[in-house]
Amino acid sequence: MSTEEATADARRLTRKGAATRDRIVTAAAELMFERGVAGTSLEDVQKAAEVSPSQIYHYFGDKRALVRAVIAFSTDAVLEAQEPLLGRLDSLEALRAWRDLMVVRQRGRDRAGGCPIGSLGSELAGTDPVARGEVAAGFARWETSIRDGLRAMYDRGELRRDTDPDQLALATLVALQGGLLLTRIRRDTVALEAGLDTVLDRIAALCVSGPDHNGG
Amino acid sequence: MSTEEATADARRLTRKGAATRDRIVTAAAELMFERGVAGTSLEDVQKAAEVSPSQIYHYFGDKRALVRAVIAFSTDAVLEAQEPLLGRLDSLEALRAWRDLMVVRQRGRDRAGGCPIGSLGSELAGTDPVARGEVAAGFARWETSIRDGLRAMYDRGELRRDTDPDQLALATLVALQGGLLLTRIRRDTVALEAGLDTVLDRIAALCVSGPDHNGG
DNA sequence: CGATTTCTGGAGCATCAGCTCCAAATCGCT
DNA sequence: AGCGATTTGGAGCTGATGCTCCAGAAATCG
Repeated sequence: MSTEEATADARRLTRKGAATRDRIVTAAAELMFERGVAGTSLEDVQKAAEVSPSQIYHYFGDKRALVRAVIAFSTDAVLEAQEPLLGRLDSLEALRAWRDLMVVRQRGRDRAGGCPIGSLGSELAGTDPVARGEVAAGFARWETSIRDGLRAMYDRGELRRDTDPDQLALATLVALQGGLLLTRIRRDTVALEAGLDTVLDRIAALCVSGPDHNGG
Repeated sequence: MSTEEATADARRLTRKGAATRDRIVTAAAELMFERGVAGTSLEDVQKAAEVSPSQIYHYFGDKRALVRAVIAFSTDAVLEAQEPLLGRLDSLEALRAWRDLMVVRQRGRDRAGGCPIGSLGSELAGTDPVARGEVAAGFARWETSIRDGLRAMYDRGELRRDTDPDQLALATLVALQGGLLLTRIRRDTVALEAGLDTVLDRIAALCVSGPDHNGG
């Protein structure tokens, strides 16, 4: 459940064909993130990807199928964009650096803040059960990456024994998603910073070394 | 910027007229929360509210105007549904009770979890600037309520002096929203609980009385 | 009770988005 | 080069949806 395969629609793909397919998915992902799935017509995608109307139906049978491809693409893109930090969140420094990365990335785009996966999931959860499941799977991958780092810290004895690293990992993802949602709505990163910093301060306070205090 | 007024479209409202208007807004709010704004046709609203096609255009000139009314209605409804707890979040017990309320409320509805305001905001932020602003205003009210409680604790000396109650308040809202988003997508309240508990544990750790430890 | 305003119902219009079909152009392979 | 498979372009169909118009019913007020 990651990059390709989809529904076996990619049986024989010419190099040119694959490029066209990618162009469609990339354009669709960008538009659907900015305007939402329902707010993005296939004609919009056509123009942005510079393809003719029938291409989309050649590579994806359906708008729904295109949306699923967009989910898969966006999930991979979002997670990969956090590497190599996301794969090694096993220290306070790494967590802080990752936090900074997420905040700076959001500041980059004045318009259209937020998280592609979260936005897609929020819109589709009520109408498309399949899409909801795939978004949930994407979040599960995200959660796992964070959890692995915190578990490593715990196993190394850097976190207090009465700590639940799994809960902290999930809380970190929650703070990130809530922060990104509010970033999209408020058009600033204040909430994102407050959310992540608070969770990270909590983790810092649970570290065995130097538990004195660490003001925000 | 709260209950009524809108765009001065409510000049002369018969009792019956007001009832019809309410019926439309209520039905629209429920449908738009479940299926999204774009996924809710005005015909759907008509049927749910048991009105004829032209009613909607009699009370609201536009679908966009209806959406704005739904935002105002949902904001008030969500905030009022948290009273009287939300107005007095000035103790750890009150915060925990409020947390429990939010979690239980989410468990109530198997389908369609999440937050109406957050969902509307996420969908509309990219396309309707006016709607985005109104959702942001709703979140500001929410944030203010939480902040007042934490500031009271701080002023009473129950929080350490090196604490930033405003940041904690915003972080609490962030955890709530992120948790509700993940509740909608995962169809369980685990993430919501993890997020809120982590922030609340952080607040508890910053309380002056009994700072020993408080395991999750 | 009568006049003015408000409310209601339904027919119907224009647009647009999702989707289909088919033939021409292009590509990959031997 | 030649042949089958893939890719491309574009015209066009169909249903849904936002929205309009208008006349009749109901309510408010002097």
